[in-house]
Amino acid sequence: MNTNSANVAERRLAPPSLAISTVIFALRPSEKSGRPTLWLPLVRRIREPYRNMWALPGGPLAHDESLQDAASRNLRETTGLTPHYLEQLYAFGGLHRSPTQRVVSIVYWALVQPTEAALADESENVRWFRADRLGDLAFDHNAIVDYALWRLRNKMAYGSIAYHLLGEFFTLAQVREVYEAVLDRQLDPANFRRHIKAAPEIEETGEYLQGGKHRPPRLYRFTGTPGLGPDNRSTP
Amino acid sequence: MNTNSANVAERRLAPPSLAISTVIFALRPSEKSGRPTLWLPLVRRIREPYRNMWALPGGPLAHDESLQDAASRNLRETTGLTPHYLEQLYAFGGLHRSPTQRVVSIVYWALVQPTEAALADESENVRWFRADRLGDLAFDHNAIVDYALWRLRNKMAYGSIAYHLLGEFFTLAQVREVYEAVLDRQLDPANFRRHIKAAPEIEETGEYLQGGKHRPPRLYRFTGTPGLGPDNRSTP
DNA sequence: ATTAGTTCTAGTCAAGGTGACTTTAACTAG
DNA sequence: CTAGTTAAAGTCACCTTGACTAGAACTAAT
Repeated sequence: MNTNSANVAERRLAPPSLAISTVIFALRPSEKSGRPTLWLPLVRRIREPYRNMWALPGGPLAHDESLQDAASRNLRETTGLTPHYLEQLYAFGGLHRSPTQRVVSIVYWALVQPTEAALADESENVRWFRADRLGDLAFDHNAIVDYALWRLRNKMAYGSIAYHLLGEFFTLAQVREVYEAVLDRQLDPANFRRHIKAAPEIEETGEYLQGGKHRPPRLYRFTGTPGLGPDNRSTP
Repeated sequence: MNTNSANVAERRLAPPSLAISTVIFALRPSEKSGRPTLWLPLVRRIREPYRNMWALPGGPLAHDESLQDAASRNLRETTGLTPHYLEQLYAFGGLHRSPTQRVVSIVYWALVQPTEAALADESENVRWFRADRLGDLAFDHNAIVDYALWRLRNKMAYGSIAYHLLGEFFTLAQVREVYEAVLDRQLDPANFRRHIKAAPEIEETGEYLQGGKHRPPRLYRFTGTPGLGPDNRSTP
């Protein structure tokens, strides 16, 4: 509750500060059903404002790194992960996002594979949460996560993005489980299979996944590329 | 540790400057065919770098305005227009966008109605260009316009955005001309009519457009809302 | 007044995609 | 060997979409 006049004056004169944050999605098996669910890592704030509340990982932009590099870096620093998909989400610049100073946050969103996500660092100040069961987060981070979820669902319904939440090889049923987890509704297995197999980016392998209590499903591979943003257009 | 590295460290920590720019689209009749074409206003740079080259309208972010307000303001200041549609495009933050300093630009894109666009200010330092015939622009502004065009085409193909380039009343043929101008291909009039009329946001009026050399077409009205971004979600 | 020319508007038809559903295949567990 | 499970392919009706036809309603020229 420190609102002395020096703070206020500083806030009015200083240019808005710029920060990079990242919404990181990964699939993890639900404790109850064991089926894959969307999770994301948050960090505990150790300073005011919003001390002790959970927030998106983020930090300032270094002078010698691009926006995407900064997102990639604070993703690696907080979770130890490197994403298979990383895209700019939105620039949030409302006047009262932070009570102490004006902050403009350029937010990225990322998808990481489940094998990696299982190894992710977790600690007193970094913890994974189910995307549908976050509490109240610091700043406007609930709204940011909501928007990231909206984008993820949108891209999943149209683009070919689900595969970045899976490993290199997968069964069509696993792809369907990803869709069902993200879109939160059941899909007809037969129709889904027909739909996915029509995509040219999906390649049959000769391998089958053994170990189930039923007919072993064929394994597939994704051969497409993430695609479109202005930063990912020409750059390799 | 010493004074030298402190100096370097200070520069390293100096935040990149933040700017807001806007890509403003409007329809104007082509000189040759008279059919509507996409145009956008550019401003001549009066300072280095890129002095005398054309650039997107833009400027710094004031401490007491939101990102969208800033875009709206520099749109009004350079062209005298108020947009019927304004949405964030992307945050561009590459390291070498400007040769003199590190600048992060948050870019918006706007649509204005043709009646207004005809009244827009034009001067020695503000001129409208056909979107497909811009020369070399300052900074990375060619790439930004390309991306804005890509977004416009995308939104036009799926969303209901074309109407923001038209006045309050319009014929279905005028809507088709907008699509043809933006997507740059001919569309079958009968099929297009069927497609558009299926949208619930399109309302028949009892009026007809008189004055043509043919059967007078019915006038329609758009009753939908711009919709979706995180800043436009709850706000009316 | 009649006819030609234009665009508006409604309708037909075939091809392709999608949801609901059925059937058969291939494995495991008992 | 049978029951249980999921994989995988196929059928059918419905809807959307592109290509096309035909009539309606106006203007301009003869």
